[in-house]
Amino acid sequence: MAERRINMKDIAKEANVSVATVSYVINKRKDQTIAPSTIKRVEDAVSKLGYVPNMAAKALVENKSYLIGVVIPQTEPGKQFMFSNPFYGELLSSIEFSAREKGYHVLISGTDVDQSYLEIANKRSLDGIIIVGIHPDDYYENLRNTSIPVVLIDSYCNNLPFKSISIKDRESAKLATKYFIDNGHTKIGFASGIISNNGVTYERYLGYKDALEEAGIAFDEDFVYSGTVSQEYGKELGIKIANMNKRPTAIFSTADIIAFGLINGLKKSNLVVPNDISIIGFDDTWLARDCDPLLTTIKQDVFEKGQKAVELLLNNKSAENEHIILDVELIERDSVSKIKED
Amino acid sequence: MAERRINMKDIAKEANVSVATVSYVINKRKDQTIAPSTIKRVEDAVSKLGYVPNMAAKALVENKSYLIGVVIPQTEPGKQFMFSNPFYGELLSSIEFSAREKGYHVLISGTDVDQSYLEIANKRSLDGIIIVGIHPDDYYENLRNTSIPVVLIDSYCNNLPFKSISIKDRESAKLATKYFIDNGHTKIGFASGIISNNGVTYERYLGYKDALEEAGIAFDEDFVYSGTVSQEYGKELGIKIANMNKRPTAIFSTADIIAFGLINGLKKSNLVVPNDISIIGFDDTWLARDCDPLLTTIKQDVFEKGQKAVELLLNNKSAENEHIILDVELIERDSVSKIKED
DNA sequence: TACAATTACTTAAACGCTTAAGTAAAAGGT
DNA sequence: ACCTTTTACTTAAGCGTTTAAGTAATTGTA
Repeated sequence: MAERRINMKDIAKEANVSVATVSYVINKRKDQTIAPSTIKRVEDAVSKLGYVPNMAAKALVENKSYLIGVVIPQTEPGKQFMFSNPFYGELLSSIEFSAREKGYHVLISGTDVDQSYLEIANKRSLDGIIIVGIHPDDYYENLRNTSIPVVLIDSYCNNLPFKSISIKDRESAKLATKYFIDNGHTKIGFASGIISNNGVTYERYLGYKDALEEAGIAFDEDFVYSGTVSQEYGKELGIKIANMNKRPTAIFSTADIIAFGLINGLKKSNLVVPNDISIIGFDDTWLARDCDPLLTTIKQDVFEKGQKAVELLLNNKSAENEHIILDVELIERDSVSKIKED
Repeated sequence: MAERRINMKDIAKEANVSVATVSYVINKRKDQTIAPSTIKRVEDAVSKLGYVPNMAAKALVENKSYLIGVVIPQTEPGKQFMFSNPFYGELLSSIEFSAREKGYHVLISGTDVDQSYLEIANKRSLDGIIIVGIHPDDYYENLRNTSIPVVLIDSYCNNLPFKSISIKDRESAKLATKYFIDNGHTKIGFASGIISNNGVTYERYLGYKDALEEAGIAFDEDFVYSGTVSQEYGKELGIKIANMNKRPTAIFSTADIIAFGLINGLKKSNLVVPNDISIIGFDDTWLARDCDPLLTTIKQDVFEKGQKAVELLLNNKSAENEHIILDVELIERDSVSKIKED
């Protein structure tokens, strides 16, 4: 016969108390008075019989699943998550870690089956959803119809009533661009994925322009390169730029992975970084520490980002649309050259 | 007042049937006869009221969660998942995708809190666990004590009663090594992470030795380099090898990410790949397509691996300890040189 | 025409937990 | 000495499903 799983009733019988008492002991309820001797009896029974609570039953009565959903962007619908960019993997790690610390588990999911993710969320009575990165517009609209708390990481949907966490995207891009300027560069490029208007990329694009404007450098559309967040695009772009007559002397890239591809592409075309073209990346993933030259980049604290996202999600005392904005740091390495003023 | 969620009772009332009938319709039970008109009434009620089933209740009565757990190795206990290696991210994607197709969702978790993962598995009534990569020995021992189906990806615990899926690790390493040999190489190195005896690395190590032996080349311990599966190690190793007197002319690396680091390290030390040292990688991740020279590598079908793992896990007709072994392919690119026989 | 089989449902128990409400004894207050 | 509070429990309803068993009407069969 199949072994029946130990339940509260078994514990109650073993410890000679009612199931209610067992429940109170197991959940360490402060509002209930239980004699120390009883607590011990219950705890002994639990470890003797190897009792493990049934979350489904708990979820059913509490209408709470202790589950949070994490939605990760996909390269293509129905295809891989965006884990080729190490940033997402690291973020997921830290979300999982923080969630577990608080007694929650993490359900992952890609975007693709759009509204159906909300169905999952309802079905599973998810206690919250963390949405990473940019998704199609209607995806966010659908989210309005749920009462499940949502935290957005790295998207700027200011008109939507969601909590969010991001970094100083605009300032950081300005910082990077200014760094080029301070090193004598004036022909500065901007390389990114799609510049969609509710994403980090747009903010960084704005910051890039801010710095140019502040320095009195005319913005030049030709120096804006927009493709996909991948090393393929970076590489392709590097080769293309190498073959152009009109070249920037520096390129700020919104992701290490693009910068990484760029360096390879330029190198392949016999341009040297930083002598011919300087590069600054973004995220300070391991890629930044493994290219040649070492990549100067904007570092963000991914662990903190994941952790704060979980806190924000689970803390229902925080405001409906609280926004956390984390600081950022420029890591100076070897991919930026100083241009002598002549 | 808080809006109550629509449940089966509401649908039953709306459609003028009993909850049992609703359940039968929703689950499309073939063993029940329901009049087409009734089915339509129920379905109309469902879409009219926007009913979404409550998985917790379902899980409670069925003792089944439609949830599968995926355990991913961590770089360090309590730290990041091993997502710096793109292989894991891709694998996770394909597991999630396949699971969802079958109506299951994926719970992710790191290794670190060892036995407690089994507690999670029990608590959540997980319908299965997929364990990716190598974990501490006692971790597997703990798994014996669960009745939850387990599928191991990429580990060789032949003495344990688990289903598993892997690739032709030994053969593939032999294939790579033989490819070097066929190109005239005799001083062939092996670069990998830790060579633990139940992991893929050991199998590949064996395959490497197989090829040497078959070709009558003496195995040389000095050509075995074991560190971590990271580009840092590869790079470090490349630099170290460049400074050695006794150097191999070719190195088979058990991961693209190591090969990738190797190329960079060697390059930094002014050795050129493949002219000075030839390299073969493993996995055919994007890294293989983005180094210079393009990396010759062993390609495995990651999507298929994840998909088959899910199938194996969920198909309880399959044997207790069925092992699936997938094929592998050598992708010829530019990182291997032909040594002229003189 | 009578009985069996099939069709199309309904009833109600069960899954394992939480919690509001109840109870009985002990302790505290005047 | 009598009432109130506090302590330490227990009872039982309810969460939203599934499913075995029951029922009543309809169809099929000899």
